[in-house]
Amino acid sequence: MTPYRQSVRSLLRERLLDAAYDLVAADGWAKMRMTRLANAAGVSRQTVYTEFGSRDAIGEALVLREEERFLNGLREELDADIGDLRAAVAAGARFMLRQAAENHLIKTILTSTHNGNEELLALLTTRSDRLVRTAEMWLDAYVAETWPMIDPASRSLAIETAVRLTISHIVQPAASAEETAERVGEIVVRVAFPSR
Amino acid sequence: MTPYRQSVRSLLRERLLDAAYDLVAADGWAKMRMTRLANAAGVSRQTVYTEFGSRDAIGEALVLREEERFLNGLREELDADIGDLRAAVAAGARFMLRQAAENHLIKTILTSTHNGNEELLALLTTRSDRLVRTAEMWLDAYVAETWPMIDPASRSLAIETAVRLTISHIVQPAASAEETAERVGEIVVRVAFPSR
DNA sequence: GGAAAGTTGTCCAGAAGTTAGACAGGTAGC
DNA sequence: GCTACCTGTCTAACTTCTGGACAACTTTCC
Repeated sequence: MTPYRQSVRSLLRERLLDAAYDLVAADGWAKMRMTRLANAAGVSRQTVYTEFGSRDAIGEALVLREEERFLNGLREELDADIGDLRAAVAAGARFMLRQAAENHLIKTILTSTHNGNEELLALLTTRSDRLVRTAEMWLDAYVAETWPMIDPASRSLAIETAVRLTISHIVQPAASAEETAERVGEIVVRVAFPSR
Repeated sequence: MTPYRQSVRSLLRERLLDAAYDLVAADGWAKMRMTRLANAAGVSRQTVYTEFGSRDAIGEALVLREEERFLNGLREELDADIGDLRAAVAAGARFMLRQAAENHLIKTILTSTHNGNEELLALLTTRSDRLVRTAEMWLDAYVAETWPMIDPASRSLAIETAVRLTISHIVQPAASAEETAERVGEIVVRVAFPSR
């Protein structure tokens, strides 16, 4: 397949996912209709099926794209404070809190539990904690490289603390995002560098 | 034509013009070959002809796109210093000088004269001062709206001074871009607001 | 000065992708 | 249980892209 064809193909996929995102954001996944989606993307219904195969596949691709964007955004935040664990964790937590507030899809992904049947993820049961596990694994490698002086056990504890604490604040906010982020940063530093 | 088809079409045009720009930047317009262009864009030679019709048409589209980008960039620079004529002119001059230094195609457009047969514009004789006239006309409307207190005669003199003085410095530089831009700003203010 | 190589622009048959309409089967609301 | 709607599949027609061929012309090389 030539590069040009690939470009056209990804253009089509992006248009469809953009349109799907808007429709889901407006009325929810349950009310998303294939005909509406095709019209919104300026394409025939058949083309949607040729590209994605099924309605569920669109939901999966939508969630996947959002996950990737989320992780990329998180990496950018962390990279900005490279070398300062507390600041990096605070920036990461701030980013997660903001994303959860602004991006309904991300909040759904981050907070949906195994048996809680969130509408979009009713069929994607294994996905509920996939992002969390991916983020944790990915952060582990990231922290190991950036701060090699932290031993693996402390690193594991610190990452679990950072991710789950932040999600906890998304589910049940206690203070402002700014203050929460700072507190999470402080807690994680203490976990990563115990006094004894 | 559906919006999707339009997107695919403009994607094709952009890819082709991007590839053409690179080839022209590397070896010059004279050595640009249709076969190379098609390969670089990942498309068949016939598709290039279907889209643009001829080699000259590609040159024309290339120049046109660069002109538009240049004018858009110029507008952004001016908008950043809205209300301060001297700073706006200096910013505009700085932008033009930088563009001429970095973008060979723009320098060619800005400095090519009527009878000087610059390679890319050999066939586009009327284009040599088209950008200058367009920029002047466009700046006239811009300045008239932003600084209505300047009378039309002074406005016309000031704009001619700003554009031609800057181009003169592109052709024959006298000092650093920064210093030149400041001096042009000062000169234009004196032209626009004569003491008597 | 002329042959060889290269280039532009055109033509065409076939491949690939898109469209619109029809239809079977399933589901929700009444 | 009936109606209306929706998903997913099929198909014929249409549009776009491809790749190869070819004539006319220019450049390069001998």
